This record gives sequence, C-alpha cells and structure tokens, in this order.
Amino acid sequence: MADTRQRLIDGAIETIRAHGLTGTTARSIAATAGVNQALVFYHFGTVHDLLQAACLAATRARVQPFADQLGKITDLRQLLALGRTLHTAERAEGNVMVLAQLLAGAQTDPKLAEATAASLQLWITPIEDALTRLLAGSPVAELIDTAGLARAVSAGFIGLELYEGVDPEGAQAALDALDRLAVLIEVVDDLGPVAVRALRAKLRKTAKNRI
Amino acid sequence: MADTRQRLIDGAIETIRAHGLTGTTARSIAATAGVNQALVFYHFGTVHDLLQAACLAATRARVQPFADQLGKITDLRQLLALGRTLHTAERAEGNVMVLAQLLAGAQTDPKLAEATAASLQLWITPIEDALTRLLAGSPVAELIDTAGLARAVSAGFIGLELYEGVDPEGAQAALDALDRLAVLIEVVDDLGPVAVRALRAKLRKTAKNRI
DNA sequence: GTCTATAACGAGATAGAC
DNA sequence: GTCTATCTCGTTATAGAC
Repeated sequence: MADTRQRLIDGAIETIRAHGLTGTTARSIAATAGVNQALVFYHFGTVHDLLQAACLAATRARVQPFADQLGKITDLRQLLALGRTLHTAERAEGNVMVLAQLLAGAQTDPKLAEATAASLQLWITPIEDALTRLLAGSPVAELIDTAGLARAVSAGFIGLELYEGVDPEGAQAALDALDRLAVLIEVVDDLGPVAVRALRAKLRKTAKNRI
Repeated sequence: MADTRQRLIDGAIETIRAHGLTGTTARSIAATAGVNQALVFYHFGTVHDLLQAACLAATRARVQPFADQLGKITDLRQLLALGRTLHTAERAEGNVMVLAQLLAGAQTDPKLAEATAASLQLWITPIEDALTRLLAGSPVAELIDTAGLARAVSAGFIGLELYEGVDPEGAQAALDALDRLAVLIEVVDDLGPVAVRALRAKLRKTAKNRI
C-alpha cells in the first residue's frame, strides 16, 4: 500500500511524542506504526530522513487550523489567549513537543536543522501576518518589528512547552505573567500620541547608546 | 584520583554540547574526559545518573557570574542587554544549550525532569530577585507578576537558544524585537499615575472577561 | 580506583525470498 | 512492496585482574 509511508510518518511522530528523540529508533517507529522494521529503510533510506519528513508533517498538520483561528483575532490579548488554547491543546496532542524534540536534535544535525527551521517558519509566518494586521492601525506599529516579534513568540513558545514538561505549575505562572504584560502594550496603544512621542524619544536615545 | 568524577562531569557536558543528547554515550563521554569507559559506571552507576549530575553542574558554573552581574542592573533594558550578552557568551561556551538538550530529554524521563527543573530554578531565582528589585519603586510593580515573568523569561531564553541553533539570523531579529518591546514597559513606567490608572482599569476588565 | 575483557543486547542497515 | 534473516557495529553494564 502507498499509505505505509504515511503510517511510518505518523508512527515516527507518535514515537517521538511518547519516548522522546533518544527513544526513537527504526524498530520503535515500526512497532508503533504496525509495520515491518525494514520498511523504514525501503521508504526513507535512513531513520534521519524519516525524521525530517515527520518534522514537516507534524507541523503542517497543526499549523493550518491555528492559522485559521489567527485570522479571526482582533487584538493582541486575543493572540495570547489563542496561544494559551494552543498550549493546552498541545499538551494533549503534543505536536509542538515533537517539534521541540527535533529542534534539540537539530542542534547537532545540519540536515535536521533545515527541516526544523522550515517547520518553525510555518508557525512564524501566520503569526507575523496576524501581528502586522493587528498593529496596522495602531500608533505603535512603526515602533514594533513584527517579523522579529513573531520569531520571538514562536521560539519562546517552544521554550515554554519544554518548561511545562518539567514544571507545569511554573509554566502556568509564566503564561499568566505574560497575559498581564500584554496589557501594557494595549495601554500604550490607547494612550495615543503622547505615549508614541515618549516611545520615539526613548528609542532614539536607545539607538544612540547602542552605537 | 578523586577528580575523575569531575572529569566525567565535564566530559559529559562537553559531549552534550558537541554531539547533542543522542550522541552522548558512556563511551563518548569517557573519550572526551580522557578516562576509561568503565569508570562512568563505577562513579555514577548509570549514564542517566551522570547526566543528572552534569545538568546541575553545568548550570551552577554559569549562574553564579550571571547572578553577580544581575545585581548591578538598574533598569529593565539593562536586563535585556545582559540577556543578549549572556546569549552571545553562551553561543561560544554553550552551557545553556546543554540545559536545553537535557530539558528535551527530561520530557520523557522523570528523574532527569527533576534535575532540569532544579537547574532552571537556579536561573529563575536571581532573575526574579532582579525583577522584584527593579520594579520595587515603580508604579507598575503591583501589576506585574515577577515570579511568573522570571519563569517566562527563562523558558523563553531556552527556546531562543534552540532557535538560534537552526536560524541564527531569525534569532537575532527576535532579540532585536524584544529590545524594542522592553521600551514599552519603561514608557508606561515613565508616564506615571495616568498610565497606571489605565492599566488597573484594563486589568479589572480583563479579570471579568476571564471569569 | 583503574584497567581489560566480555557479556548481553539493541541499533542501523542490507540481502534475498516472496 | 513486504517479509525474514542476518550482518556489523555500538550500546550499557559487569566481572575480575591489578
């Protein structure tokens, strides 16, 4: 069957989720997928190549519904709320954790690094689009780098997922704190031209100090 | 010699840094440490136990000088600047990366989870102290949860380290964006009572919506 | 405490029947 | 495309000499 490939990809994702990257082998993947171990090599050549395919597949499956919800958002705090929803869902489903595991593995594996960077980009792009849209009419828009912020949000989210795995209460506290922090941005936004002038002055001073 | 233990711990850290957690075995550790492979088991019983010891050691070695620098900081943007300095230093030295690798491994290993949670706490505590101190006289102090924020910062930093490994330019952009974001907090701080009143109102409204 | 040697096993990968 | 069988190597861990 042609869907053996798919079963192996799904098996790889599930195995990483359950046993981590260190517990993910051709044998354990095949067992989870319910197929013969040799088929890993027939279809993908090496275990590494299968992991690369699984990395992109796991991300694509999760990003699409997330991107749809992002499109409906109207303010920054809703973005954070969506982040929390995603976080809760991922604790049950766990595809972001799969990406986190592969990201760790990618640190010493250039090929896997390409795949994980591409997967992360799948998250970053819709987030950046949402940020740009939300800040379009705002006076602080010109002062915020949406491209960089989207990357910081995505990378930070991965870090929080990993942290949640070893200290769930701490991760909850972290998310609560970020919730409160997001309010600051909206307040500055609401304050209008006064705050923006103050911001511009601050940023100019900052730029000078940096050089 | 009694310092064989230490050489093994250092070897473990260096091996994780160079080859990742998947490439870290009793043999590779011993080779890096320049000692016999059997000594891993004589001194630590199992590879896992050595990794736990290495996790705490790697963190303790890095946290102390960082905590000292934290004590000299006088505003939030200096905190972010220190974060950048740390980030640059860690790219060369790489102990945070070791923690990130172990954190990924800890997701499916309760014993390692304990060790990594404890290690993360070593970072979180001085950061929380610094935040509390910096915000002591500020009007926004009561509106910010320093405990949660310190956790978010620490976890987010780990995520950025991992992201840097697969997309260095993206990570730089992310850090730049956070730099700009930090200015927002200071501006609100400078605006004084007006902004604080606006914040309080926002937070009250938020609390209602949450319930 | 440190070494050699080795047991016991699981890993990636391949050959070849079907 | 799928299976069994197997090769080769690296893995954890231990036994026992020194």
